[in-house]
Amino acid sequence: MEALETRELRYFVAVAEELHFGRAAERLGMAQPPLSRAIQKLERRLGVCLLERDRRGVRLTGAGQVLLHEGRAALDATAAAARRTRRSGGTDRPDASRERLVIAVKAAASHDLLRRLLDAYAAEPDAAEVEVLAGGFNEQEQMLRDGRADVALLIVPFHSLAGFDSEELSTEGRIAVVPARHPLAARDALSMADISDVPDLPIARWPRHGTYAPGPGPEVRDHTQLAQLIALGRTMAVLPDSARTWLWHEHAAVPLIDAPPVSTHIAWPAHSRSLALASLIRTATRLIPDTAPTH
Amino acid sequence: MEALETRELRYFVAVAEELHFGRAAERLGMAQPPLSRAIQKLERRLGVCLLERDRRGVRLTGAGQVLLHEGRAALDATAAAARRTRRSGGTDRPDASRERLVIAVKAAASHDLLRRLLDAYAAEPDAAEVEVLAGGFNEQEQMLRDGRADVALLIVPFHSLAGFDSEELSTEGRIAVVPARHPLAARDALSMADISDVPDLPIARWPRHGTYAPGPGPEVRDHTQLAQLIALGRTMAVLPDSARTWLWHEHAAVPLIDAPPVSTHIAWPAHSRSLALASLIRTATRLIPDTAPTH
DNA sequence: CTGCGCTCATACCTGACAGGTATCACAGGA
DNA sequence: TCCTGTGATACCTGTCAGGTATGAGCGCAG
Repeated sequence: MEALETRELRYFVAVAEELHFGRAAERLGMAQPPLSRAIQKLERRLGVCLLERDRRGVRLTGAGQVLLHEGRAALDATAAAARRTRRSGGTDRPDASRERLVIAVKAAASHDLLRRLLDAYAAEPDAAEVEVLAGGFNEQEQMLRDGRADVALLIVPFHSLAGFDSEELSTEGRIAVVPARHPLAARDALSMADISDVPDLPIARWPRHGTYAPGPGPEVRDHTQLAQLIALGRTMAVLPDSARTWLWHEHAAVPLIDAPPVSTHIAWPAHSRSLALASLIRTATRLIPDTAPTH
Repeated sequence: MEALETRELRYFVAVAEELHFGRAAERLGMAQPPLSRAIQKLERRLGVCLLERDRRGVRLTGAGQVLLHEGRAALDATAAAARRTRRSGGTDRPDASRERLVIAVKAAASHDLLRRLLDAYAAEPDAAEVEVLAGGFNEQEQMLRDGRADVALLIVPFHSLAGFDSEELSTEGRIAVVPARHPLAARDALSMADISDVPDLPIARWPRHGTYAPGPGPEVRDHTQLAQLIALGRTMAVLPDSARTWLWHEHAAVPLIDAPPVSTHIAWPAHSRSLALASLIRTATRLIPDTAPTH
């Protein structure tokens, strides 16, 4: 009953994600044969068949799916342990309260919420230094899980709060952002049914967990790109109310009456013991009445 | 930036817990010198000082405390990955729904709650086999964290729900259990102040996370031992209401008016994807109205 | 049918490193 | 002062992770 090593997990996750030993080996920067051997050894040690190999590739068994999930979580926890330890390294003796916090936010989104939070926190007597880590579309959750961040502003239908503690900071409705000259721009309100299948205006798609969902709309990577495609009349998008702040003249925003609302949460690892973090969260919760008067 | 290996984490946690290289090495079944070297290497790799060694022992630095915490979580996650994968191994092809669930409960506590849960679940059409894992005083939380169990009945002031999803199943008040012939047994109600400092009846202590809190009372390991010591007039204990079911004739139970209530929760890993588990939880939540009519 | 190409598995070798033993350096207590 | 108990250092060795070369099974084009 030898313990599972991090290296083995890394190997297995790579193979399970690529479903191809050669590509996985390349990604890991090693040759294919030792990778094959390592996986075989892992299967023998666990006494379980993880992969079904046949000539045209590899598929996960049930146990393989379990290990992929649990293994990712374990790798995240391990990476988080290393990162958080390293980060707290400077804090050694010099000044016990010289803690540094890293907050992950989606670039540009929740901008004024973040500003108010940082301002209010900086006014606290015991405020630690806060580093703002702006990530791509949906990276914040992963940053929190693997220790690149200590706390994050997560947007709820897009991120999962599973395993985190969190407080809701604000909720907002959604708007459809359409080209200003498109007929839909004239409407006072829209429903999802109105927009889900417009032939000349497919809904833009952006990556979730690194991959794009299938669909007719164009694939976008950032807001600028999206804004431009909308302005050109090629696509539309469903966005939170607060996106109005960066709309262009060529854009029109129409409220969506039946889209699930999006809410911004401040989230942190459930087991965190950092005093500076606790203080930041206390500050954040005091902001709530200003942000979401309905409560 | 090499990745942190499970072995290194195991070593560090052992040293951090023992605060003694020799004992830690013994616990790990290895010699002391390689352990010392491994920790040094770890410190160099992380670029952080984890331990302050001086001649009469070892102390944790701030970074060391962080790594102890985060490392334990990572080791738990890794062990959980191995255990849950192994467990799902039999489930491979034969019959996809042949999943097995392991539920951790405190032996004897929550007994009828558990019985009703298992009965109700067994009546479900898609019920999986459920193995009941009875543990010691406060082991259930750890069992859930390291994958020995898939779900647990946790008792809330004693266990932390951090990182789990959970549902409250019942809440109960607390009683002081005293020897029947002791003067306190005659009272109708007691407050914490009444019992916290009775010279001839110190409150019994039991292990929390493997160690005993300091105090005057005797150390006990199980209910039988506790019951006997109370019957002998040597100690008293604060227990949930439901403990009345196993009291002896020589015991008396007096309600405590100001003790925080204890509640039983069903808890499971927040990231779980098991269908069988979801079904069990649905069954459990349907039990709530019977158990806690206030809702 | 045959040969090529694409898989993953096997055979075999080698170097790094985990771990063992012996010993040192250093501090505190008799 | 020496003895005891701590962690660190020196040095050796066996194991095993990882590399290269090659095999083996199957699909597919011709």
